[in-house]
Amino acid sequence: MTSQGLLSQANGIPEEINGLRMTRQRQEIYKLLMGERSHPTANEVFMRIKESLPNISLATVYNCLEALVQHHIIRQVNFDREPSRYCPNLDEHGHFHDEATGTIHDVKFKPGINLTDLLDLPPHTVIKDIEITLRGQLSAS
Amino acid sequence: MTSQGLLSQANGIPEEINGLRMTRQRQEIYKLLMGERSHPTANEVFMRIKESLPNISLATVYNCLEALVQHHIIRQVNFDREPSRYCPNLDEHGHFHDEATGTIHDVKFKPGINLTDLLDLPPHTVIKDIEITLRGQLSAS
DNA sequence: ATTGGATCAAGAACTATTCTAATTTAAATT
DNA sequence: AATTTAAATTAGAATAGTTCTTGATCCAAT
Ligand SMILES: [Mn+2]
Ligand SMILES: [Mn+2]
Ligand SMILES: [Zn+2]
Ligand SMILES: [Zn+2]
Repeated sequence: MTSQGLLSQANGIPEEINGLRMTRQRQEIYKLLMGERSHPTANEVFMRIKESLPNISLATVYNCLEALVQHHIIRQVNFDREPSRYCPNLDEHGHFHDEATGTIHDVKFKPGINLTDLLDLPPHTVIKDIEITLRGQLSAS
Repeated sequence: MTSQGLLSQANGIPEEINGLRMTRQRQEIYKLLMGERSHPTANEVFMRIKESLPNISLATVYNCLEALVQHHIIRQVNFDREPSRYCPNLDEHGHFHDEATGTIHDVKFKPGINLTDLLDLPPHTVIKDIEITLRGQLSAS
């Protein structure tokens, strides 16, 4: 007979992504991140996810976010020592923190740009990850 | 008569930098950072500075580092959620974290590179600070 | 249906950092 | 030079984001 598990949910999210079983909690958190472009913190995710999962715990939010990050389904974004934020955009991009509003914007690179070509790296360097963060203001006029 | 204060120390570091009074503690911490290229954490600074200032407290190390950062005498460097590190290099540069050894290397930009020109920023954006961090390995051969 | 491993929930624990309050130091004023 | 005033330092308590621990629950495989 057909499984009573994840397959039967038919909500558009596959039961497994990058080898990570997509439990109900992971699915809902992933859906929330895909819907919001606001790069929420773990606590913001926790508060918003209660609408669909009233019994979820903050520990589970952290566990799910970590699992999603480690399976390269979402990305963790840090600004200085502020709480970590989470981003569902897997394209190579940077993050601009607008200090006037507190909002965070994805920043694409201009076409044909390869970051490591512009850096004076030591020889035989294997780069696994680059992070670019910007801080400033979106001026009025 | 001549001051009994900072002027009489004659150790090469001026009594004031960028409007910040260079107390004994701030001087020693600044000297230590200028001597080390290792981007130490506050706790590492604390342990090493005890040689010259046996009675200093960790709170003072944090206070001094924050004062030096806010007066643009040194820079604070963050890798993900690891303890903050401190860098005396004021040139525009990025940081490469070698995961094999745990060491951090300054990374210069190739000549003539203007980072913001390569980014697809929203219009009317005033950038106050850019941070570039890289993670990877310095492979053997 | 049973089993075993994965996941979840609740709260305790951890740790880098910041805060508080008292003391000390140094600059400014008299 | 003594007094006054403000800044800096210290020690320890407090904070906060995150991680850990443990027992319960869920689910896929047998
Ligand atoms: Mn930073
Ligand atoms: Mn990071
Ligand atoms: Zn993003
Ligand atoms: Zn540096």
